[in-house]
Amino acid sequence: MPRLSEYLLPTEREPPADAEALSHRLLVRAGLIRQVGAGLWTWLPAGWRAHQKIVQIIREEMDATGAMEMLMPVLQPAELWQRSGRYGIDELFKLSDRRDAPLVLAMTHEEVITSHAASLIRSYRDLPKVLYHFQIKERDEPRPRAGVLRTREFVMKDAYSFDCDREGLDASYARLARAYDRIFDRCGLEYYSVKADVGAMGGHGSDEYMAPCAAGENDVVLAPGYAANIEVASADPQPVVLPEAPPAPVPEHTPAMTTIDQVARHFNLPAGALLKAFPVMVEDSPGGEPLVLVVLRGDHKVNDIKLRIALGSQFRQASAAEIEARLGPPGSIGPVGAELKILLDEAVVAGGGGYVAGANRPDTHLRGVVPGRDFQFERADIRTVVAGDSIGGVTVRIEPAVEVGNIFKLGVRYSEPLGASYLDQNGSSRPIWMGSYGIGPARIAAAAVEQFADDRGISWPRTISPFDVHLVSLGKQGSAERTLADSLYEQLLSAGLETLYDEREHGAGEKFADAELLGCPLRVTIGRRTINSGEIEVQVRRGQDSRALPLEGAASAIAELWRLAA
RNA sequence: CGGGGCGUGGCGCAGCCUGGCAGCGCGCUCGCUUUGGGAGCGAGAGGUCCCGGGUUCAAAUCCCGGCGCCCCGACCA
Repeated sequence: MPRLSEYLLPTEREPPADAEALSHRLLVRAGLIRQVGAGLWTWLPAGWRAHQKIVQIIREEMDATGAMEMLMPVLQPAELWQRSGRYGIDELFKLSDRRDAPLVLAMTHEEVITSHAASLIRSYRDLPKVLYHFQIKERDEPRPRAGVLRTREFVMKDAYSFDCDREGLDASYARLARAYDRIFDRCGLEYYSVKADVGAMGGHGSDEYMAPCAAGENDVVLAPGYAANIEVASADPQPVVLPEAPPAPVPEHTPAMTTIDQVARHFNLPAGALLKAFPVMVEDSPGGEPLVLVVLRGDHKVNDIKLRIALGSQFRQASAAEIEARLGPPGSIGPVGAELKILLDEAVVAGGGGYVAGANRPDTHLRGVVPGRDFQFERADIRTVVAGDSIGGVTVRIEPAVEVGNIFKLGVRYSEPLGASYLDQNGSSRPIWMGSYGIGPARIAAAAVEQFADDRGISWPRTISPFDVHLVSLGKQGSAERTLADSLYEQLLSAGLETLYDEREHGAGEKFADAELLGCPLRVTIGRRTINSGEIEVQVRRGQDSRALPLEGAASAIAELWRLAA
């Protein structure tokens, strides 16, 4: 365990000028990481210790499930990616060797592991299996940002499960999901497991592990017993009081009013009493009408992912010309009289009052529009949850969060194109059912910094702190304090505590500031005060509570305090 | 990919508009003092001013081109 005078811990009084995210500023200031280029970071010694603590927790929990650690290369033949259909991904780094053979830098390892499975797994007797590794991932990110949160190169633990069938995959998936909960619990993170979209590459299910914090890039919707990525979340809308509906829709002149805001103001109604019409072109509509009119409340927004699922197809916004041709002038289109499939969001009520909607005529809107009476529709939940919505009567919270883990049921997405199959008990060949399970240790570290930092610096959960104890000696070389600190240092090490010993000849304030910036769970101070009082001061970093311990048996008392720390 | 900003000792910045010895704070080195909250005095070291070209007697500064980095948005398998 290091003496600080011999260690590399380059703390800074000021954060880098361009650093925005708290974790970015603090990890740099505390001397844990340094930048090499955009999205490229070096982990300095103390930072790497924290990173590797996280790695070790993941390793232990993966091993406990029976998973087997291995290692696969980052540099891979392009051919594998061509076969899986992922060679075209923009984020994939592509290169060639001196013989012009095309290669890629892997962003994950489905292709390689599946090609191994194809040749190494032959019989149902070889299944199930779970394999994993910690390896560098390379991604040509459109915009690296926030220090270590979104980088172009990072270590990831990725695991892959192999099963005979869907039921086997479900069981493996459930087992790994439990391991994930244990990993994040042990890392001391606040996190939620949320339902997620499976993404463009398909699959049978996916969960994301989200750690709420200010630097989060994704929004999660939270309510008691409910947690979902906002991309897929559903909730009950805030009700809107609608004006009483006349027997039939009434046209109103609305000159040059083409936005929800303008029309709502004109009618003196809340935006929720309007209907917003969103025409889309469905890509996969063999023989049918490609134009669909999506209708939702004026105060709501279309959720692309939920809409894609509801349509069962990719879609794009209809062009002005396409809208003009089938409906009327963009800006005053609506469902009444539209001879189209109409997909009505569930937040729109049928009855109980009339909405205002576009009339499909220039400068005209209709008031008193009642769904069902005035137009036919199909129902779907296609809007994005907004603040004020509720679930089970409780108002939802919408919080930014960092994705720290993501697990997928891949099914046969990779095993089929890459030929990974096995012979079942009847001797027939079947595709292997796969799952993939990723975790980013760097993101766990950054999320922990974000979640627990205070105005003095980082406050690590003790399980992932670079060191257990930060021992500060205020005495000069040769002083009684220094002699005492030297001996306590040895005792702490003997007690099994990973101890960083600050015996530098610096001012007390500077040493305290450095200790609080680095954020180890306990700071132990030996100074003249210790000699005079016969008591050792221990500060618990989380909350900054200090207490005095008798010199006698101090090391074991500190060890006990450490066990109780967060 | 759209918008904005920035590149000057290790870090944070001024100087640029109006061309004329490259500066400030912190950090670093040496000496003395100090020693429980980023200490004092004194003496020092350290810079291709992002790169290339141009204008000029003279360029950190003006012009042209390039590169890099950050932030917002889009994107994020």
